[in-house]
Amino acid sequence: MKLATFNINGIKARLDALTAWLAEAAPDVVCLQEIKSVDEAFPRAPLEALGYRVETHGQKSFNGVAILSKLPLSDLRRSLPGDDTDDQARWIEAVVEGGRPLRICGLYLPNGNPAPGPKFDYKLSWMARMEARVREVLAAEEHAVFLGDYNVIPQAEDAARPEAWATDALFLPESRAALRRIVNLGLTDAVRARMPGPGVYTFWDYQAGAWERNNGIRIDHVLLSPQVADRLEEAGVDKALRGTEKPSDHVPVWVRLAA
DNA sequence: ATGGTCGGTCTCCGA
Repeated sequence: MKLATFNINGIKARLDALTAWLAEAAPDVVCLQEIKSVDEAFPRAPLEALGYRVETHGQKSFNGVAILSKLPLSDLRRSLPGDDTDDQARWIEAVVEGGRPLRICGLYLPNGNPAPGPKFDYKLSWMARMEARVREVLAAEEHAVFLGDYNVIPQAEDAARPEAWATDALFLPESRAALRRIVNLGLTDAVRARMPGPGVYTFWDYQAGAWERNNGIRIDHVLLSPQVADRLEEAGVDKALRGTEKPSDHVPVWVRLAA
């Protein structure tokens, strides 16, 4: 089974790029972030034509997440527990059926800039809520994957120019510590495990020729529960998409799991 | 060293 995460930065602008990539990469399940669309406006038909079930959690203009799956889904959930007043569309969760049940949690973690400030407070509180949800899922000993745009650079080796990020919410010690608390519950960073060492990036800013200079960061992550980590065969980053026409500023990250 | 780019639209904000 192949699972992927892709921050598409707007479904309307990225539909052709997305369908071309889906046809080529043929993932079984994909979590999308920043669809920037309400559910009613999401272009389901061209994705269904490629064999995918489509579940969205959208909102107007910003954020928005989705799951595309070639396999049946159950137990759909569209919010991260812990704050009923949070109306930002950043979490979608489901169980993939058709074999051994696999819980998929697709997430778009808050950016948090500028820091300090209310947006950074929201990021840290959101991460505390995610930690609580991960605890629950792990306690159930389910096969589970938490994948998406984490907006956290885990370590200095995950940035081409770590010094440029020193005061950024993506790299501040509090953000990195909060991510470590989640990972240390018992998750495996699949890309770290299969593509060790520096120089693996998933995001290059549109500005200042970041792509041409390979000034990237690794912020899109696939974290595996212990049961799924045992099944990890391969992980990859589809870097070439960043060099195509009208690219997203993120590229897909994927894993292949044993059946 | 600095400035610079996208997407969706709220012709500005978020990233």
